[in-house]
Amino acid sequence: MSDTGAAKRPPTIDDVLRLRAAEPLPSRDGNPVEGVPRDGAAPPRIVEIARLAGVSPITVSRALRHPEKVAEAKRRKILEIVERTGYATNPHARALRSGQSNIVAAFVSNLQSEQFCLAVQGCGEVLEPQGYQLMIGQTSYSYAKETTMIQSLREMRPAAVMFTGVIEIEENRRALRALGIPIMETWAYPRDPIDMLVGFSNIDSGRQAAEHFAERGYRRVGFIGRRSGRGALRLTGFREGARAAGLDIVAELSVDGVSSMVDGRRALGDLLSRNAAVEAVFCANDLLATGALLEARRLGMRLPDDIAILGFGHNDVAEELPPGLTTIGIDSRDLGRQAGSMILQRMRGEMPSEPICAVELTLTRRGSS
Amino acid sequence: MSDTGAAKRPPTIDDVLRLRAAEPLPSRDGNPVEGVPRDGAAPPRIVEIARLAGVSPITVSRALRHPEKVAEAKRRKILEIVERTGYATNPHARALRSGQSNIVAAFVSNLQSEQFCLAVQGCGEVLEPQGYQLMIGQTSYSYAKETTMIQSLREMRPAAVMFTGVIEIEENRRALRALGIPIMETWAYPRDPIDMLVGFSNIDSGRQAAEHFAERGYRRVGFIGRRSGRGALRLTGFREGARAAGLDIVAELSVDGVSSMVDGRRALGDLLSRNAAVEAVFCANDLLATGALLEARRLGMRLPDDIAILGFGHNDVAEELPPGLTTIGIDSRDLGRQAGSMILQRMRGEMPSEPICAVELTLTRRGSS
DNA sequence: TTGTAGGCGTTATCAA
DNA sequence: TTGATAACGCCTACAA
Repeated sequence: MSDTGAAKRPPTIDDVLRLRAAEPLPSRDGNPVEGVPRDGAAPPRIVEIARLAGVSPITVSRALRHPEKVAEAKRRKILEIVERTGYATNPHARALRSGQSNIVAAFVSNLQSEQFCLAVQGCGEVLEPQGYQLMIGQTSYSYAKETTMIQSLREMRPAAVMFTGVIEIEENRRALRALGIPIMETWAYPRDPIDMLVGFSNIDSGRQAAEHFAERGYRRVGFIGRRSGRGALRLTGFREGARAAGLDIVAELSVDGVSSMVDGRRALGDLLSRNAAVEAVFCANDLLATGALLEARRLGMRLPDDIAILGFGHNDVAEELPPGLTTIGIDSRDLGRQAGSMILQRMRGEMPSEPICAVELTLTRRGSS
Repeated sequence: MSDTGAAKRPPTIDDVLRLRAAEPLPSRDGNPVEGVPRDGAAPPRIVEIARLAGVSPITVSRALRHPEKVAEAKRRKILEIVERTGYATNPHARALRSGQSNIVAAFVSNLQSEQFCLAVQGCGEVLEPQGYQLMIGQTSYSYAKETTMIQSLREMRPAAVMFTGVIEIEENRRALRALGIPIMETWAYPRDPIDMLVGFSNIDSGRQAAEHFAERGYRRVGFIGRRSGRGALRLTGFREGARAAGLDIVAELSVDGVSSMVDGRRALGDLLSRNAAVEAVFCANDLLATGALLEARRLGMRLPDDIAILGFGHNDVAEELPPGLTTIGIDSRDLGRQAGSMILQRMRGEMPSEPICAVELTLTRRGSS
């Protein structure tokens, strides 16, 4: 990597001209350009492989797509030539003719989420070695964007679709089902997934939070989180668990939109000013919890003695913040891997014995509770 | 969103059978399935739009692709019908025939990086409204993966490619150039970008760090970071700046691989044990800096009096950690937007007047320095 | 400004 | 097990 250290002085026209002269761009029409090595040569096509192997193109196609249908010797020869020439199927021609592409669409609610990215990465780890390409989209928690993206899938003809979440809008559910491809939902435990699911119960996470507080001897507890989506489910479980364990929920603070640490700070401040007697707070995600933890320390409170804080999400950073955030969560990368395996199985035409799969929620206890 | 709260009890075969009975999947061959509404009907094709508009298919194609070449009245009618029917061009047929797809490939070194994701998001904000789809890939800082992915581009025929980084391997640079499409590199300021660049000087960032320390009156300074890639550039600049300002670099600690907060903690510990007199430390990224900051506080040091810490990356979380991390960085989302605009311009066939664009480095001073 | 003819590269279908 | 033929849906080239 070179670095001219010139950022302070924006490049002059002269700089640019010098650069362009040194390295001319290929012309837009693909014709060779002086100085550009002739590796812009058209990549080999299936007919070329067929010619080299002395077979017809369809046999090459079969050797690649359904190896078992081609005689051993021919198959070996074809694959050897494919290897040698670096032949790669044109994915568009393939998708056009067969309606099957090697693209797997993955939608995350928010790319900034460490956990969602981990799940997508895990899924990619399983699928990419098999020749599939992940196409990642961000729905930004917006139904409108989700709907648009799902519509665009019809023409894209992905081999499968995965979401870090579940699809709630009935029209979108129908559109997805109509694609006739494997659909993977995650991150919740709905009664009626569209097709396949690797999920966990958000309600259970709330219950576990309450149970944990009860075990640790806290009685007056609070909740910080969104009143919609997964936050609402976690609150529902938290209420159930609190009732069952005889805890007293002294405050429920709601947060809007994509939550941040600042929201968590503010919410804890509000909560304490309204009800100073609260002993333990469950935050519906680790960002909120981290904000709450920092605010508590800023106020000079000792954790967990003055106040206990419990988050959700197994966030990395929160482990390092003294005294360490106790958090409930799942192994997101593993969830992604499981989702990938199930998708793969379905793309191969096998039905997984189990289209619904629950991943385990674990509580990682650190210093904050 | 429903949640049966059943994750603790893994679903039984009965659960599954009940679910499957309630919502049968469409069959793999796309034929209608009982209970699935007939919206699996084939989407409209260009011929259908042409028939409805009373024109030939090519006119519809032109109305969409080159509106200026179609008579006003016809164009309006065609676009109205396209709107009404929800017609969408089949991207594979388009790519196959024209060699131009609506996919823009975006490669990040690491999906877990807040800053890289922001840049990709910014780029998407500009491109998606224009009908382009971002296909995100992760190179994981691996040359092998980078090479594989670049090779796969040849067949994918993306409309453009963007990287959160620069391509160093000459073979990959040639392969990219041979694609004949806009290539955007970022996050550095090399002498010879492949095509277009929105970057900043990593060397300058190091210089600025040294200058900041000098202004604040620190004399004995240290560095924590990688010895390769961008870390090495930042160190180079830091050394230059230190020399120019008469600072004394008392220690340079190197870190391997993808850095973490724990690396930062450990490095600061090492540094202090070797050279307790160090007054200020520049960390090549905010994760390292955050670890260092936490370690300093754990050791009971006051910031910035006992030790000053300066990071790189404008990390969000680091703002919230008392006393707040001072950090040098860029506006990553804005970098992404600029990159998107330039890519767009090139895809429209215009040459941007300026293929190289420098974004500003800013120092955000908080409590740690 | 509009239309006709044909092909992009692959694979489904059917025949041998 | 292999091959010939045609078609996927669109857009380039050329003609009118």
